[in-house]
Amino acid sequence: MKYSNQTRMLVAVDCIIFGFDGTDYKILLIQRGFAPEKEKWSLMGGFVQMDETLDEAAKRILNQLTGLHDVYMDQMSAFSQPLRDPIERVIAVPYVSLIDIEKYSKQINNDFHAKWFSIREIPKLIFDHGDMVELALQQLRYKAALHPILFELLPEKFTLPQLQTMYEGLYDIKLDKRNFTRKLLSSNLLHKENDKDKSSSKKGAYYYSLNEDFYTRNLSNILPIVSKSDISLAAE
Amino acid sequence: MKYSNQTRMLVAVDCIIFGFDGTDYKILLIQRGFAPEKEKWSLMGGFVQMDETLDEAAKRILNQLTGLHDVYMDQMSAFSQPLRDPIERVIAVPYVSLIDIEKYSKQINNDFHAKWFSIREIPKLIFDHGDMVELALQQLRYKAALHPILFELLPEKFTLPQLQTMYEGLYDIKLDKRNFTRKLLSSNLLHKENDKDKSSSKKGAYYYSLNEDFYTRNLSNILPIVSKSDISLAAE
DNA sequence: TTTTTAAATGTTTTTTTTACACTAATCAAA
DNA sequence: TTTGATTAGTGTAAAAAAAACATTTAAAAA
Repeated sequence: MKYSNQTRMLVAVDCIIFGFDGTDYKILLIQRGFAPEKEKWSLMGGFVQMDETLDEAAKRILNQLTGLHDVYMDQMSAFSQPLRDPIERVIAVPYVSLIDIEKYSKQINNDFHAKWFSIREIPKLIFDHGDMVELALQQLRYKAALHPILFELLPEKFTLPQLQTMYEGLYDIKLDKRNFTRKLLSSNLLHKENDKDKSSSKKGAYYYSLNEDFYTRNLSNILPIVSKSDISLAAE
Repeated sequence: MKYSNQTRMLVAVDCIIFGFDGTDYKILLIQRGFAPEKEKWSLMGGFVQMDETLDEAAKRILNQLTGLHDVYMDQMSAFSQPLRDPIERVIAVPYVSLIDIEKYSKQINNDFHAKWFSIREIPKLIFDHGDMVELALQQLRYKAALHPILFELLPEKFTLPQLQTMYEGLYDIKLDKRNFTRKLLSSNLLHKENDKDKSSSKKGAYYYSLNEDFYTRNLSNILPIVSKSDISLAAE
């Protein structure tokens, strides 16, 4: 038994995968392997199967491309223009993932011709994927100002200057080093390690790691790291 | 031409309609008119048609029930458990609407047996609608702490005590009257009228109205009205 | 005119945020 | 081995924002 006189449609999940290489924000794109728009740059996507939730579909698709499990994923609003896909009606649900770029395994992606692009040089994307990415970045800026989600982009050990560069890069601002480190250190999120990263200075910067417990408990709490006066949040 | 070997599914929109009667938060529910779960309490919903976006579907369905146009609507994350609807696979996209309860026209809804329930006394709902409502309330608390969206619940003219009651009710807290009014008045959101509402006191409380321009420009800005220390935001 | 009820209002204290500049560690070059 | 170059690390004072707190005012009813 089915609901009668209703039209069914495809539901797709598209993965917006952000990374940070220490200097720049990157997005992982693939060359679409099938018509239409074959070979054009695109988000990694796939159709939701009959026995899986949207979250499960997104995890499956992300894993297929990156080999990663247990990744930060956040569902965005659905894209539903009737003609957004010229082949047939497809409702697309984008997911934003933040990954440690170093954990991404290159070998696994060969099928998809995946490539990291700086978010300042994103190529033209198929369908409405460009809009998705733009909205995703807007929402990332919004959320990251209120919640410590950017840590998902970093390796296990990171330095305070790296952290600051990451925040400055997202909003294209300069922050005061003393105020920034004070805020971070007083947040209880960080644990100081004993060794230093000497790759970017002679003096070397101490490594820190995430206080995982505290982090998990406080992801949903509001913890302003960049303040209202530092940035202008375009939208939610 | 279609994508081959893919399964298509129904996509539904469900409307979570909140109102505020001056004292309590209310939700508008209907008695479902068809099987399964006929006559059970439910959110007003409907299937997305082939030629409409999700937003359009949500507007259509909300208008069908309430007669209202131009209502605040906010798309939530999709609900996608494969078996959430026992009849067949349906992906549900809930929309939260905030309406001025007085504008809702009773005559239009007779078909649906709609009824306002206090959010403290929500009946058992079909499928996963109960979860949707719970999440919607959580998100309403989150958003309302950061953006002046609760004004959507009020009539054109309202008083400061009404406004305070509305915020206190959402978080189940008491706020300091002096600090609250100072914050609101300094926000530039309000315009003082010359007349008073004498329905709830002898002295009467001055009416205020929304500075629409300023409001529209600042909806997406962060404007904390209740502060972190007043509330504990469960989640985002 | 007195009583009752809810509305309106200001100041002080505390906390948070901002602005601002020098010293420390290490490597490389002279 | 000394000097210079480079980035890391750190504290304090001023300003702004938030919190705590109690009395007066308007108007109707008694």
